[in-house]
Amino acid sequence: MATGRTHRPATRSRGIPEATVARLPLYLRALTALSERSVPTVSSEELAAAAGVNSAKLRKDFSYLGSYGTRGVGYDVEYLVYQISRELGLTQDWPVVIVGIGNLGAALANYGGFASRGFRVAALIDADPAMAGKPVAGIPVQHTDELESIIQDNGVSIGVIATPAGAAQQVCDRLVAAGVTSILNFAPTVLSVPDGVDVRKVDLSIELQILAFHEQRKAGEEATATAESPAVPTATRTESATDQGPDGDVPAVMPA
Amino acid sequence: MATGRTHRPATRSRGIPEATVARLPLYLRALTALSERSVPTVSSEELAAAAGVNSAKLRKDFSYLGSYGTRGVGYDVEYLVYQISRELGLTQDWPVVIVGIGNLGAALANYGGFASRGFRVAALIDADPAMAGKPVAGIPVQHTDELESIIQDNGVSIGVIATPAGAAQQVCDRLVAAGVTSILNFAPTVLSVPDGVDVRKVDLSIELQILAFHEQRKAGEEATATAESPAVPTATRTESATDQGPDGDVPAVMPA
DNA sequence: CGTTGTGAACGGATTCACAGCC
DNA sequence: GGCTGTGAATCCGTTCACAACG
Repeated sequence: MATGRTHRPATRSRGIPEATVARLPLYLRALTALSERSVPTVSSEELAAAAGVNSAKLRKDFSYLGSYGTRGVGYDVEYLVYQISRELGLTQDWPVVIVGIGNLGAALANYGGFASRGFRVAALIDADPAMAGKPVAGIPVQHTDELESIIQDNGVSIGVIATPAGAAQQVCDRLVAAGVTSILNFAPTVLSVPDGVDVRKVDLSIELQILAFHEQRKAGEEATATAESPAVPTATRTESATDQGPDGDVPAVMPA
Repeated sequence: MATGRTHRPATRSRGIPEATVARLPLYLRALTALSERSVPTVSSEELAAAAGVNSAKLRKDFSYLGSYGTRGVGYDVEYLVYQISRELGLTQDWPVVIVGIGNLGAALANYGGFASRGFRVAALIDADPAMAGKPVAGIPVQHTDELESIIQDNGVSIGVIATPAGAAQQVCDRLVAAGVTSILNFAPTVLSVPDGVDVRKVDLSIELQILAFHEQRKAGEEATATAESPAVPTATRTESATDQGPDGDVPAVMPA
């Protein structure tokens, strides 16, 4: 089973660039904040500052969605919130399951950012029978045995894996077999999935290692460049305007 | 190879591209697994498969580090583990503090991937006085009041923020003022930091939103049906735009 | 006016394909 | 023969700069 579909070209012909998609949630968050303050319109410059990107990039990003701004004025906040939400698919309800209810799984279950944006935690699943029935974030934990039926009964297409590394692939296989087609993986493992299934990974220790690399470089530099400016740099509290590297992502779709 | 006198491009980032740095931890993890199985050598093809990248990219990445392979044979696993560890700065000890010991902070404190890679949790810090003294992952939680002294006494340069969004900037400011120069931010907020401070962000809800985008596209494709829904509803408010919206910041790379 | 929207220039990252070496 | 290392080609994303337009 699960064999060769032709490898999908990274970006669909008429699609929005991946880099842009990855920033839409950022814009959405900034816009939501403005919306809550009842700000009616915003310029690309202001919004870009709030989102921590530069304005040319933001305008280019929005241009892929359509012409939603007004020259000389800016963008209508409410309208843009709607357009981006729709583009991201957040106007519909996405039931998700979280598998692995340790500290991390519990943190995810309690995370407000999920529930507040179209994501609904349909179930919490754990392999430990002792957990079964215990409520976490108000939702009773269910045993792994029920994974398949939970997914089918709730029409779940997005799964979150927060298990130990050793269990991740097995859980992944079961999720996929049961119909899940998008996976957010927190376990430090490379998951193999059939074509057509998206995987995004979040690896806590990888991020730290990247920081360590830069930290080490700073330390080394300081030794060679003793004649720099005095003391601390200015109090320039610029927003961190530097782009994260090629984001932490490895888009998806594994080889089979 | 450019041993020539052609002078290098402006930004003196002596060598390794960001994209490569971001993948080194991935390679390291795959290599460590091989090492534990006592595999002596590995080809670029095999290692690439284990790390989930393609082999040309892997070879190009390694070429930035030096010529550590043997043509016709492959790479020596142990040697490569050492070289990458050194490059990433993992041969030294990095004391880190985690601020905000909720579920997420506890998950981080318990996360084995930290300790096993040169990172040492020097302290857990929380604002709740009731937490003080309580051990989490074997380490007693300390109160925020002691943040500055902890950082200075331990020579901490890397801080992890796992607080609610509202507290993140304030915590960040204190960390930076006390000497921290690299921050891993889990709070859904854009952090402002002075030049010279690196910030990397991990935003749980952003990843889910990106998945939702792709998921939606799959669904639409399969139906190929009706295009976008037309009319823009009234004052569309995606969901219960409750408290903290999700938000993301764009981390930093190098000092200016 | 001021600000958007976008072609064009640029630069970095990925991929190709093969020379070089074991 | 097999595999690494790498210039060259290509792809993708960012930035520039300005025309279009309310």
